Amino acid sequence: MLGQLNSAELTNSAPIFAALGDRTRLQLVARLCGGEPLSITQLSAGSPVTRQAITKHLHVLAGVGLVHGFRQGREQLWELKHEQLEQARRYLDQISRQWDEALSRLQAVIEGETR
Amino acid sequence: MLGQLNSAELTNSAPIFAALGDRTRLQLVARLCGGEPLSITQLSAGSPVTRQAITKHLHVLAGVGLVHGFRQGREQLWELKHEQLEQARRYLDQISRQWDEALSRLQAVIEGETR
DNA sequence: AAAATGTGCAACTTTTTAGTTGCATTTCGG
DNA sequence: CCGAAATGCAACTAAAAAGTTGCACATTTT
Repeated sequence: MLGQLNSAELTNSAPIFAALGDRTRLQLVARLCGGEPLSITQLSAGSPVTRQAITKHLHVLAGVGLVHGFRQGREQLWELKHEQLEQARRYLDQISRQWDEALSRLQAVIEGETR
Repeated sequence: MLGQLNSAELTNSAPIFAALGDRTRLQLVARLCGGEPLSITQLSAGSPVTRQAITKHLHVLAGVGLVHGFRQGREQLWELKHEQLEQARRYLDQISRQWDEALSRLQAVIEGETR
């Protein structure tokens, strides 16, 4: 039987969701998914918080593997890493699927009872 | 053109991810997606934290519409609400899709340059 | 009615997180 | 070489989050 939620995936997924669970960070991810690597200064432009705050957020995202930073000359560029995002998506898919299956089973039980 | 990430979805999605971004809460969601409503005591059983802590977590999940609680006799039962989970999943889908499109465009540019 | 079960509410402690300011360091352009 | 631009690092503040304890209240069960 597929679709069982094991403890390992749960432990791995929670920090990813936590990283995405901040408005500022989700905004960073949204901008970086444009594809082109952006510098900290670029990412800070138009933000209500300071450059240092943005830097911290980027490190949080990097900590769970959602983004990746590299140096180019005097600026630090950041880009999205697709893999971890996929893991989070897969996890939600699993929960959704399991939920749907559960509803089907309940439906079957109800139909059996009322028949 | 579809797939653009607007600010509203971003603002709505962040709190949902934040709610999922806690090990204990993600565990609750995982258990509730079994389909059958469970009481606080049942959900607390086997957890390292107290019943009151579990209650707080359930209210956090309810705050973003991920779960729904109702009273039955002396016990309070909780069940999963599918809709918000779907919204989170859709949001990750959007980011993934936009990312894939961005990669395609970059690929096209590179091929154009090296030709 | 009395004991047991299941919750709710409130105050309090401890940790984590978001954000700031200030200053040092590195790199680019003229 | 010098000033401007882009970051990095560290200390500190403030607010939010996670968890606890203690006790009151409602509903069963015997």
